[in-house]
Amino acid sequence: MGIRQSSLYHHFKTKDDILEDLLEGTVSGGLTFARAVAALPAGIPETEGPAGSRLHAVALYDGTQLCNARWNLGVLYHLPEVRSTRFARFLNDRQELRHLYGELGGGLSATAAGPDGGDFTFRLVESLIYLRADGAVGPDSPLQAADAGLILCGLGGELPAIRAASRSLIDRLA
Amino acid sequence: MGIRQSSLYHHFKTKDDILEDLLEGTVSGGLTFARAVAALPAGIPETEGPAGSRLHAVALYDGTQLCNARWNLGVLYHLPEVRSTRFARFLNDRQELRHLYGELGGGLSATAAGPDGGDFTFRLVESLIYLRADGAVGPDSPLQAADAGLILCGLGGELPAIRAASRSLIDRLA
DNA sequence: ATTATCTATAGATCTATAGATAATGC
DNA sequence: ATTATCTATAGATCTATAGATAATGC
Repeated sequence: MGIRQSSLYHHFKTKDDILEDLLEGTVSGGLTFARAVAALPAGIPETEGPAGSRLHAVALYDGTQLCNARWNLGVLYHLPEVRSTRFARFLNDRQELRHLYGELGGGLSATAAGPDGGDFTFRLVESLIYLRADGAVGPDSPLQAADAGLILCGLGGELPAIRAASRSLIDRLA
Repeated sequence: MGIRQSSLYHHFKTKDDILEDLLEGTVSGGLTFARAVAALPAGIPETEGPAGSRLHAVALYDGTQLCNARWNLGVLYHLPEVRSTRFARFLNDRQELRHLYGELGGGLSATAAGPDGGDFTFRLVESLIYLRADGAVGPDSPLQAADAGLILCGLGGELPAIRAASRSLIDRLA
């Protein structure tokens, strides 16, 4: 099987360094993708889909990563020690990702769902971690979570077009 | 301040017993309420509101408990040791609660959101734990989560009537 | 007199280091 | 020759117990 506990200390200085590396790996891919999506200029037909396509793409990409990663490391997010400043880099990255969801969902038609459909989308995507921990993820759980987020942004009626644009954004940027 | 670590062992036999007690406390109130709601006979004008009222009441009650409890103990759910059979009672209770959400959401008009608006509602309510851990809950976070669940059940249009019936269910049963 | 807390600590477990052995890449 | 792994273990931390001291309820 794997390697011995003590051999890990050849690659990492402390246990916290190991944890930080694992945490960073769960967020860095999604953050890079979300930054690229948010940085796309508006009004270019090549990349411009219906409103909400960008949020959907970020949610779908991020959720797919969380579900298909080898280990379900998102469960580490809420270990007590992660709240310390030792993990500020990870916490900042996750916070930035959350803000990007908020920005991408911000301009969309607000519904009764509350002040922020983007943040609901973020929470639905993160709930995939706990769905997976319960052994209940299926192949289309990420798509269902992204769709649900867009419904909460009031864009349920446009979902087919949004899905198509989202897929092509992912194909282009990932 | 509090008491010493070793004094806890006068009240509990092992550390796992302490953890089980804390976990059980996060789920027992909501489960009792959900059972009571699910057991209500249909067709009685006193307790019968629009479709979805029961799911909304369970979500609102449960979410309010998670947000207002003294400690945010839901973060303990995904500690690695909780997956062991040692905690079967807690795991079964949480599973039963989840199933009740599924049943209460089952009959409602299915939308594009996926197979199960009830389970999405469960996940949105549980996401309050992590919202609270991030210091981002407000007084109406539980209501917003319950509303969002109902929207994903395709009942966004009936929300005002559902909210009223939900509130009176909670007043009657809690 | 019963119940709860405290201090002190034994024994178990966890973290990290030292030094020996094996694998890898010029 | 450099990099990675292993065994063994020191020292730190955690879990649970023993026995003394304090608080509570008849």
